[in-house]
Amino acid sequence: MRKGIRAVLEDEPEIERLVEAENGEAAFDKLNKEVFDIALVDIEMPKMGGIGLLQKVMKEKIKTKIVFLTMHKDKDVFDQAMNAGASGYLLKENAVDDIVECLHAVQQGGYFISPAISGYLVQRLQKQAEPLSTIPYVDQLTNAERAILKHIAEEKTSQQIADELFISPKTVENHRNNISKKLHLSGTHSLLKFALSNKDLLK
Amino acid sequence: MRKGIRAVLEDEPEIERLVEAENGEAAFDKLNKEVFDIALVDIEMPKMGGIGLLQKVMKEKIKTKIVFLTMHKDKDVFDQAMNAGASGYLLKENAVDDIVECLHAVQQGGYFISPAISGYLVQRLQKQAEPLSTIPYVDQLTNAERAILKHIAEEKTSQQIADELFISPKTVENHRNNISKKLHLSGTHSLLKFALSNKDLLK
DNA sequence: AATTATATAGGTGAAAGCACCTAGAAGGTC
DNA sequence: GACCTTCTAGGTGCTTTCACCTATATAATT
Repeated sequence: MRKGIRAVLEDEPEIERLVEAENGEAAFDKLNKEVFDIALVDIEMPKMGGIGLLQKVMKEKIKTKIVFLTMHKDKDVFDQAMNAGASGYLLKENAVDDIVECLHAVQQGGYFISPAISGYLVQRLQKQAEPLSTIPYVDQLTNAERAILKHIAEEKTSQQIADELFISPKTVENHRNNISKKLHLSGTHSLLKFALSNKDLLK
Repeated sequence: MRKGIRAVLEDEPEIERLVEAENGEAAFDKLNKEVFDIALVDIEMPKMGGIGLLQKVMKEKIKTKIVFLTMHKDKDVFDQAMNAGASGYLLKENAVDDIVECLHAVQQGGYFISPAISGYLVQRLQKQAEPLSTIPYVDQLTNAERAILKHIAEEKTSQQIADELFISPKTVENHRNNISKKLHLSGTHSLLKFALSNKDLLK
């Protein structure tokens, strides 16, 4: 595997130097002593492992970008890697084909994710973008109640909302109560908590 | 372009039928009359456009998955497409190489994003994952204060926090006050609002 | 005509949080 | 020893929210 990648990279004129390391610790030593643009790291690496190396690199504020190579399409590993700050995530099955494009993208400050993995990213985004309508009972709210809810999500007090809508603070209070009942919320500041938790969804 | 892709797809034994449409409206008519697994759509399509087609497909609850083809690496267009519910986003430059893999992934309920585009997804995720340390003044908090703040973010009252930590509710109140001062927060429930807004960052 | 839903407004009492105080105990620093 | 910070605990007064009431005007529905 390493030989195949090395062969491809040696053909690239833009690559000035090509250095290899046997394991995680040896790799970190080299990254710590000398400045490299990009490190291509096997995630299942002996001693420290790829993600451990990345965490050390981030901690020491070494500017070298880390691109991971892996055989497995494990979602958890991928999540860990991206959370830790990886710049690229390449499946070995695609590596030889995509490596040059990947290094270009990363060199220019971008990211490169093997397409077979990119679905995980989409899922993570869509989880956060669930529509308001999926929250139970929200569809039972009237227009006035919805309007009040939006203002609550904007961190306004009942008094402030009343001033803005030219209605009595008592009316706002009543709407709050009705909203709480419709959403089956109870307890102290539960409505405020709900509104803030679903801030993004309230547009 | 279309001929190249057609040639590749005709070689695939798993593809039972291959139907083409001249523009967005014609495509929607066909998707509406007959059930297809996947539609490969040029985003810059005459009449309606690719994203318009996707929105209509979603609205009518047609189960056909939509994969977009495009020449441009425009971030806004990509965002629109993914928000609308696209299953795939293929750059034309990679299309012939990746199309088969793409269709396989989508057919199995997954997603496929051209790697040159996948960086946009990472950026969107990282925007939401900004570290807690970037919030001003947070580093001035003591350990006890940080602990209290986490509990507040978990939507607990001072009384509840006091019970869990075996301290007086008044102590919790005092910590709240000190936290508010250190974070330069003031006003009603400002601390609760802060804690909830930064919930994810408080781990 | 009667009913229902909605928006409006008010009352009361309780719980929670905020702001501003004091103060003791324990720890480290100069 | 004097000083500072942190954690602890309490007091007082105020605002906000909550929960549970009543009540009127209006519009839509039956």
